[in-house]
Parts: sequence; C-alpha cells; structure tokens
Amino acid sequence: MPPTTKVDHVISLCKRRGFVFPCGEIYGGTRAAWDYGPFGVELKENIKRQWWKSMVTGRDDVVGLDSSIILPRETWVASGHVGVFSDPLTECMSCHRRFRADHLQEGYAAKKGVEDPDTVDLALVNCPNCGNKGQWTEPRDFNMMLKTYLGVLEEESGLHYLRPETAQGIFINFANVVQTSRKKPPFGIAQTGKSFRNEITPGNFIFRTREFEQMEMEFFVKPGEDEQWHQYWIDERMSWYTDLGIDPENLRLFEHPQEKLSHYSKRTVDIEYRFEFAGNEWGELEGVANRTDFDLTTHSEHSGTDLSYFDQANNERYVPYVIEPAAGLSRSLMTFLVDAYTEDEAPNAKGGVDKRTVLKLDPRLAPVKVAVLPLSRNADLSPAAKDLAARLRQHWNVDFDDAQAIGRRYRRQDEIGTPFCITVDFDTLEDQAVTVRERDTMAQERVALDQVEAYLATRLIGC
RNA sequence: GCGAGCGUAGUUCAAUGGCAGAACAUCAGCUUCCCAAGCUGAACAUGCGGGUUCGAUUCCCGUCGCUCGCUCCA
Repeated sequence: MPPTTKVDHVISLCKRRGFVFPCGEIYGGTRAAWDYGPFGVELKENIKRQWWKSMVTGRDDVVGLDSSIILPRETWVASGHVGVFSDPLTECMSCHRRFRADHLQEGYAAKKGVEDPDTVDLALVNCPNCGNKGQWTEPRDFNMMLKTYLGVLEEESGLHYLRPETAQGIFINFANVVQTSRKKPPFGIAQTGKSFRNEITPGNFIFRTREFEQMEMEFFVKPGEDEQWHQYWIDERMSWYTDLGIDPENLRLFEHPQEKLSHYSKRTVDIEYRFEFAGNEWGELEGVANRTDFDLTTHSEHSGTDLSYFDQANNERYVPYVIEPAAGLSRSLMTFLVDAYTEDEAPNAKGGVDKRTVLKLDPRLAPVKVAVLPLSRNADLSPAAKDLAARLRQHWNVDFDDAQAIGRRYRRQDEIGTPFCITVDFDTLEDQAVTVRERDTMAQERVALDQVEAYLATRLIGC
C-alpha cells in the first residue's frame, strides 16, 4: 500500500533505515512485537534516559526501582487483574458481535424480573445487536495476562503471569523502599520495563503490541492532597513532551468519563497525540491516574503486611493515595518520530530543488549526535577524519561515512536526525580546521580541529 | 477470536499457467566531490506449506503476517 499519512512515511523510514523491524520476520513474524534496530535502540534508550532524568535523578522526591516481570501469583489476585481480565465472553453466531455473558444474563434478569441472573439460560437471550435469539457460542474466559509455568512440570501450581503493568512491582515493594530510602510522602517510586498483555488486536505499527515497554511512576501522597498532586503531574508530564520538541498543537488532554474508569481509579486524564491513524485521529500516549489507596489497601489485605505510612511529625497513620503517570515507551518513540518527521526543500548540485527528509529530533534524543564525513576517499582525508571521529566517540555517538557523494551523505544523516555533520576537506590538512554543518538550517561554520569538542559541547547539552 | 480485504527486490510499482522487469535506494570502482551529481559494474523479490498440472508467482486449500471493523487502552 502506498504511504499516505505521516505515520506511513515514518513506518517506511523506520524499516528502510533500521529503526524498527517486524519481530521474527524470517519465520513470518509473531504478531506480538517489533524489534528495534541499531538506530531504534539508540533512540529508545535516549527517550528512557530523558524520562529517568526528568522523573528520578533530576528530582529529590522520586527514587528508582527495577522489579521482576514475574511476581507472586497472589499479586494479581490482589490487584484485581485476575478477576477483571478474565470475563467470560460469548459471541452471537449470527452477527459475530461479542458480549460479556454475565452482562447478557443481568440484562435479561432485570427485564424479566428473574431473581438470580446466574440462572438465566443464554438460549433465551436475544442479541442486543441483531436481535437473533439464543444463538450464542459457549462463553469462554478471555484473560489478558500471559501465562507461564515456573518449574519444569506444566502444572497448575506452577502457573504464573507475566506482568501486565509495572506498577504492581512498585506497590509490593512500597515498605522496602520507604524503609531504606528514608523518603516521606509526598514522594514517588519510578521504574521502566517490559509488560505483557494478550491484546485482542495488536496494530498501528508499534502503537499496540503484546509485549511493550512502560515508564511508570507511583507518587504517594497524603489523602486529601491527591487532587492537587494529580493536577501537578498532568502539567509536568505535558511539559516533558513539549520540552523535548513535541508540537503542543498535536497534544491534548482527555478526561476519562466517570463511568468508564478502571476499577482502581478515581480520576484518569490521558495525554493524547494526534497520530491521525485511520479511524481515530488521536491516540493515547500516557495515562495520569489517581489510583487512590486501592493498591496499597488491597495488598495489605491480601498479604497481611501493613502498608500504611506512619507520619512521625504529626503522629498520624494513613494509607497514602497514589498518583500514577504511566507512559508507553514505544508509543512515545513513535510520537517523537512522527512529530519530528519533516519534508523540506533543499537546493541540489544541479541548481534545482530536491525534497529533503529531515527528522527534526531534539539532539538529546537523536540516535547519532555527530557524523564525520571526509570529502573524498582519494586523498589523505580519511585518516584525519577517522582520528577526529575516534576522539568525538569518547563523548557522543558518532557515525563515520565516506561512501559516495557528500550531498547524499548529508541527506542520509538528515533522515535519521543527526544534528551535526563535520566535513573534513582538502583545506583541513593545511588549516587544521573542519566544516560543521547544522541539520535544520544547513548552516556551515569553520571550526579549528582542536576546538571541535568545545564547540559541540555547548550545542549538545544534556546529550 | 470473528467478519472483510491484501501479501512480487530495502522502497514504490510492473508482468505472466512456460527464463519475473523498472525506477529509486544499497554495495564496489573512477572522479579535489560541500547538499540525493556523473560514468562503469555488482548484489537483491513472488510470505510459508500442501494440492491440481508436463510445468504454479499466477488456479485451489491451509497457514503466517498486514490493513479495516467488533474489542483492548501504555
């Protein structure tokens, strides 16, 4: 299919330049995930690093954590995931719509005055969609969590789940972290990592996958202070995206309607990006939820370990409320790519004008910070250029490219968002200076060889 | 999981029941080469499995994957 939207162009660029590959392509793919190539992994790590800087090391009220993917099974019973994600679903054989069997039974019971909905035979229920009577498939449990078995025997006692969110690892370590970090509410615990969900329909490139990476932070506050902290984190997270270059015009907040909130949430506000997918223009990037004291309370009850907090100064004990900004790493990667994707016009060597594809990524996110390009292979330029590249690699991720015409090499770097290209030319051997070319403006500046690090350092702050 | 559509080089497109082509991209060589330049050459494709057939990329079946919808929501 020909690319039509910006997302399509980005997907094509990702495959062409090695940002993202379909997982297990040589075996036909798995439909579960995508793999990140050389530039993709750099970009992904850079995003993660910026998030960690802004959420953890750049603040004195948040600490980090790295908990396991496989947690005790009881964790998911307590959190509600085992119950909530295993609803029996049935399908109308006529129109193929799926419904929750218990909802159909309840609806029938309410209408006909049956006392116990559980006793309602589905054969009596009409399809709410097409009206066809009693033609239902056998209700089946749909569990969103991926199962695995600990121990070599695949038996029920070994059943465990891969985490569907990283948050629970934080809650069950709450007491440990409070004890050892000596933090007092309001404070937060952050972690990044893989989560797994058996999504019914993965799709939209890396937007929805069964294996995905999250960046989550649980911020513990005194009950009553939760609403103001909720607003604080909504604002904080919005400005994180705009500070890293996302156009505010393409971001918006979406307030979840009260009746659609998750079982644990009092209020949830999503940060959405204008992806312009077919069918839905906006896509969720991050959810900022007020999880109340649901998680700490339920884990206290199920585990028997008291997870309340004792405030020595005020001599009071309470179960903290939790504000949770939960971001999707691959979603934000896609966002940064789509928002940075630009098609410019640039003069070509023949005096005409060419299309130029530029990823206007913030330098902090760009996979390659500097490219070193000797003007020609057929001179003594390459050794000098290689020396310079080796020097700069001490500080930044540097690409070296001496293949084909210089213009083509500039375009290749533009396409992956490299902020600076350094050209070693024939004069370099005489004047000990190189040309630094900037990505967005294509402006060039002559810089002395021994000043290159200093020159770049002021322009690559935070990289 | 169900329904509908689709699978040809890296990309965008051709063609065919009988040797699968192009453009751009890639790689090598030549060129004192600063914005996808030029010349020469090279490598690269019918998703996978089965069936029908003398012969299948083409027809049939299955499977895997992609897109859209139901649904999921980081």
